[in-house]
Amino acid sequence: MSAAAKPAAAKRNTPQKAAVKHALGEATGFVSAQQLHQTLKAHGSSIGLATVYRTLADLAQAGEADSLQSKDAEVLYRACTTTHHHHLICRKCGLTLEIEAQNLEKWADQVAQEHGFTQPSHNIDIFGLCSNCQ
Amino acid sequence: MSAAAKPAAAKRNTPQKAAVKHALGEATGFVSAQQLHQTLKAHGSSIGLATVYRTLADLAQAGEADSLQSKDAEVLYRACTTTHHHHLICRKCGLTLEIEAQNLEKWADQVAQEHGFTQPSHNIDIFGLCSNCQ
DNA sequence: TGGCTTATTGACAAGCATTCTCAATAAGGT
DNA sequence: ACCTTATTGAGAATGCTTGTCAATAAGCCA
Repeated sequence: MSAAAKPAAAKRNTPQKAAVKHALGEATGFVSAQQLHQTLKAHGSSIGLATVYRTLADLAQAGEADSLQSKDAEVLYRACTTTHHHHLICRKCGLTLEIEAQNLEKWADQVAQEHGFTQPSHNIDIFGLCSNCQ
Repeated sequence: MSAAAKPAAAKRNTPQKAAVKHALGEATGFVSAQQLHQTLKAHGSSIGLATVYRTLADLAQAGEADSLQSKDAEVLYRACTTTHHHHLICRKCGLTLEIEAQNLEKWADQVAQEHGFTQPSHNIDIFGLCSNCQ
């Protein structure tokens, strides 16, 4: 096999992946894998739950989706831009806005550095009630 | 019973609660309910798992412990001061430092307000590798 | 101090999200 | 068209967490 680069094990394009991606794009806020599966089923798809989980995990890793943990120990996903950003999320309706905060990134990295931490990363999300839900 | 304030249903002090509280205080970083239960058992306690969960939930609600979701869908707890603060956590050994950031609080509230969100709250945690784990 | 009320405990079952397993299917290149 | 193998889907399996409920013991009152 020579020492050539392994071709990342050739990803394939399947209707299932496209469906998940599309459904995620349609959603207005964060949705769980279970919800997405329900929605897809409701639209006539016979996609399997495991496939939804797998595809979402892939999307998240590829930076095409953001994930966050809800209070109920479930993971919520949302389609997003591939640039680093944070979220402002409505606790009631789930409406989500993407927030950019250069200063914040700097602050987080700086705090880490000050305390001798390397490879900093962070979780920052803001919650509240949006103007429609007050 | 007149409209008097209900005495919060009289909490009782039990050795179990004290044990959980103590064990949580001993821990250096965030620990899971399961871990805490193991530790207590190892020290000879016959405390039940459910009791550990219940006590931790109580402490978290009372503001005497902080909680956060790990990647593995489990909840981690840690004893803390009752003032609002955030954490700098080592991804490897779990070492945790409490961080205060007045500016950050302001920033978060302001971002929420700018977008018409009320009752703002936020989740902010920084991860990295501490100086011992690099 | 003794007795009574009831919050609390502990063992186990139940619930839920997520991951694993594996035979069957189909995507993509030749 | 054909072959290789990534992917799928159904269900089992795992692991965390929360109920259930009879038995226990904390704290109050006389």
